Parts: sequence; structure tokens; C-alpha cells
Amino acid sequence: MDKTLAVLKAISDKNRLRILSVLLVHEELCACQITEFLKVAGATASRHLSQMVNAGVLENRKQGRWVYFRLNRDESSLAPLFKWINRKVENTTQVTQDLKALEKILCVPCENLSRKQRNGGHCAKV
Amino acid sequence: MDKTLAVLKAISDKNRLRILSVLLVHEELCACQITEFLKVAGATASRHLSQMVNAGVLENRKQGRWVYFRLNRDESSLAPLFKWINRKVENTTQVTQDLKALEKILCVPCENLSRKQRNGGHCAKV
DNA sequence: ATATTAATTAGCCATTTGGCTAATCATGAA
DNA sequence: TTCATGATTAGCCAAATGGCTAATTAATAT
Repeated sequence: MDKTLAVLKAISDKNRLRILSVLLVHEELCACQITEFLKVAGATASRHLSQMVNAGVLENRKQGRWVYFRLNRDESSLAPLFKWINRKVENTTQVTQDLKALEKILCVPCENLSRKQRNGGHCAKV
Repeated sequence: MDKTLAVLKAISDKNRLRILSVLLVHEELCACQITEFLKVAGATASRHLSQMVNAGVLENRKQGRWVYFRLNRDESSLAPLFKWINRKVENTTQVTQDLKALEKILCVPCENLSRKQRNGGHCAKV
């Protein structure tokens, strides 16, 4: 049950649940895009993402300088959980806002994103 | 999504997940029985139980001096979550142990249980 | 009425968590 | 090779969490 507990802990934080929620809609997102819509420092987003990967909730792949994250669809036992979360969070104001913000972010290539580190945690203009 | 987050937080602690796990098997348990199998102080069990009730995961009813807790089956949207948890935790060593301990505890009437407060957090002989 | 007792609440403490900045690692560009 | 840059790690701090004991509340039993 420790494995299950790890999964639950990985999604029972506000920002991590927000990450999961948008990945239920967008197949794959770059760390910099996630950093951007969460409006937290890059290091903070990175740590949340690591926790989710370690728990087996997310998978990632590196492509050049960027790391892309997606739900772990290989672990089929997670599917019912994802489905449940989806039903619960879709159309909530938080997730609606996040998806809207992401729309704008996705219009900008990653090269122009991720200025948070240099900007001291504040969001880049998109 | 805050409601969903509250539910997730309510079950993403080891002891609270243990409580949920045994309530998937035993329809209803008294606070003193839960205190007993968790082997924590009564106050600690009580606080965990309150959190789960507040999040809507558990319901309780008072009967005399005892308070009985059970899963909230009224909220039908929780059913898939309970089902998922059940599949994940059943037959894990932790839950198996807990259920075994509960078997013995259930043989003892509540009157003879719950000596933890007086015993300084240590378990009564059953 | 008084004592007993299950449960809860209050108050304390140690640990964990989540945020930040700064430093480091790793990859592509000049 | 050297520089720029996205991601991660390290180190720090404030807030939240989970444990305990002691005090309080609510109900039964004497």
C-alpha cells in the first residue's frame, strides 16, 4: 500500500493536482510551459514534477534542452484514478482558468518562455 | 477542485489510508476499535477521523458513549475512488495485518477497549 | 448527584512540505 | 571551445502536519 500512498501523495497537493488536470487535456507539456501556467519558480515546478514522476504518475522524455511530461498511461491500474480525477476537476473554475492560460502559452515557442529563473520567480509576458 | 483536493488529502496519509482500507471491509467501526488497531493515542485517531469526516469521506453516528464511523456511501461520486483504493490495497501486507488485528479486537466488547488514554498511548491487551 | 469513561479539543513539539534563490548540470548555438 | 539557456539540485526558511499529553465535553453507571 506504500506505492498507492505515494501515488495519492503525488496528487494531493494543489499545484500537482493542477498539473495532472491539464495533462488530462493536453497530451504532453514542457516543464517550461508548466512552470508558466502555475506561475511559480522553475525550481518549484521541477520539484513537483519529479515527485509525480517518482510516484509513477507521470513520465517524461528529454528532447534537446526541453523535458516533456505526460501522464503515465503504461501503468493501466492508474487509468481509473485518472478518469475519476477528470470527472471531478473538469469545468472547475481553477482548471478552466489554467486551460485558458495554457492556450496562450502554447502559442509561444518554448524558446521565448521560461524567463522565470532570471526574472526572480515572476511570470514572463506571453 | 478544492473539494476534490480535500478528499485526496484526507486519504493520502498512511494512517488515514489504513482507516479507509479497513472500512472497505468492515461496514462500521467504533473510534475505540480504530484507535486500537492503529496503535496510536485516542486523540490522534480522533483527529484523523475528523479530517476524513470533514472531507466527506466518512460519516459517523453517535450511539451512547461510542461513535461509529463508516464510508460515506451517500456521495455516489466517491464510489469509483473507493473501488480503486480497494483494488490497490487489498491483500497488501499492511492491510492484511490490520484486518487480522481487527479480528481480535472485534471479539472484545468496546467496554473493555480504549485504555490508550489512561495507558499513555500504549496498547491495551486484547 | 457523583463518578466513570469514550471522544474531542487545546496546546506543545518534531518532522515534513512547499516556496524561494543560488549553484550546478546538460544540451544546443555561436 | 565557449556561451547561453532549460532543468535540476542544494540550501534555506515559513507554514503545515502528525504525534503526544492534558484538559474538556458528553453520556452512562453507581
